[in-house]
Amino acid sequence: MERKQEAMEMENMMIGTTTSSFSDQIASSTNYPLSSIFDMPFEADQKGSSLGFMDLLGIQDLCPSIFDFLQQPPSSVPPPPHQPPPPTSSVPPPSLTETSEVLNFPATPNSSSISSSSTEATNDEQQTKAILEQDQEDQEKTKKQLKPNNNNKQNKNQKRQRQPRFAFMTKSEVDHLEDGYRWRKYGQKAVKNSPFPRSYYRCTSATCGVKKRVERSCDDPTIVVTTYEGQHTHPSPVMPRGGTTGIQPDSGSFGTSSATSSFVMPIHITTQTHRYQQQRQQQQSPYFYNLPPPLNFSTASSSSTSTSSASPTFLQAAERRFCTSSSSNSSLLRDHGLLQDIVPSDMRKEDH
DNA sequence: CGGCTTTGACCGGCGC
DNA sequence: GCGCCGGTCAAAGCCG
Repeated sequence: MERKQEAMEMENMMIGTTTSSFSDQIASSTNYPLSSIFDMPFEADQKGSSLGFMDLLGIQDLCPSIFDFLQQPPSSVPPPPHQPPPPTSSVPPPSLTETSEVLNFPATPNSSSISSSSTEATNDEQQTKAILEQDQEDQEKTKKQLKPNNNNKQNKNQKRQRQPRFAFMTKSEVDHLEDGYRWRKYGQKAVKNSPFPRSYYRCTSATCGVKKRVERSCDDPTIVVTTYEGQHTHPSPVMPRGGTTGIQPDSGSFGTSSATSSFVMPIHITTQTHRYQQQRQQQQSPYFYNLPPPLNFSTASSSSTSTSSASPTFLQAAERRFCTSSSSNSSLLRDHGLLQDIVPSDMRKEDH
């Protein structure tokens, strides 16, 4: 147990970058209250660590349009996830691998701030912790599945390739939360050491291989853990607001398409993300302290319950921040974005 | 009737 | 080699 805990904390620091935008995708897609957001490392694509929160933040900085989108009065359906290009296929960021390795750093004091050392160990944080632990298990398994015998398996029709995963916790009474996409349940399994089953969903779009797993936290049954795997290759079938803020997939441009809500996160975002992380690593900036309280998104989702809290949300806070950097393009990369607000200026100095 | 869920079976990886 | 486990398949059933 103790060991597990250690590993978990280690993992916290390895949360990683799957792809720059995965958390963003989810964050922007979810209208329900989030307790935590984090990327899941995924060794298949790149040994990586994810930034989780910061990842999200950085991306937000780069994609204000998304948050502009979110800022609009919520319709009955949450904004659809936007999607960066499938990291495994279309746009394998060359730098990603490098940086990911860099980011695969061992636990730092900061890591504990994420999982447990916060002065105020709120319930949410505990949940986050729990979730991280869970994800670590998951990740380990993923690693196990990926690592072994390339020689062996690849022959067999290239072993099923795993996509980067991204998990988050949601406080909700309903298991399957609306996220703007349509999902088909294809399996359900009992979860070891948990009274709650895990459900497996697949995006109903034929060409879209996105999957998600939904399970309840055994620690807190009110917490739903949703793990997304893969990235949508199509616009959300549910366009809450007429799809006005879509970002062209594969275009890398933002906020211009009216045809889709998805977007492609430019590769460089990842590097920017890494910059955040490096900063964090180097300076051990306890950015978690700076984060708004629990990620409770108030919601107008159709789901009956999805919501319990209407407190100022992290997303809203993020919006405020990121909407200031409009007209995004690559130049945004120079912008500190949320970093300006979350990381004290003196800590940002090293940013060249 | 199409789309979805349910659920038992199956498969592959891993640890012992 | 065996058993466990996570993940997936696919037939059957349900529902609008």
